Amino acid sequence: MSSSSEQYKQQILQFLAQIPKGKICTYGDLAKGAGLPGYSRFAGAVLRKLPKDTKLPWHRIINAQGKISFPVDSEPYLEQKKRLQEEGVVMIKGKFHLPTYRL
DNA sequence: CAGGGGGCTAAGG
DNA sequence: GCCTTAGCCCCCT
Repeated sequence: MSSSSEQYKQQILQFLAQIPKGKICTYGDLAKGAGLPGYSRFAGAVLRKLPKDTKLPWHRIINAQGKISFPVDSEPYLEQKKRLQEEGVVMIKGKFHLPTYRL
């Protein structure tokens, strides 16, 4: 029960929850901001498990390429894109050119 | 213990 | 800009 990965998970979610509206962050920065440099992949694994009705701003997380890590023809892609636009974040040619949010 | 995969990344071709 | 290789971490068969 010593938590190991459970603890990491919480740290990721915690940092994720404190990302201000209109800001975006990459998986790498998310992990690093959570105090887990190199856990970029793990961060993605955590977000993947989040419930659909989560309150966390999972949509503010994108990959290092400044793009959404979902197939363009997929639902979550449009969902994330829509949410970000609602927050004032606009993508051009399928990618964001905004600086990633870091602590 | 081996093998494969996931909302990843950086470096090369 | 696209694809491949290699490296990272954790989880499930």
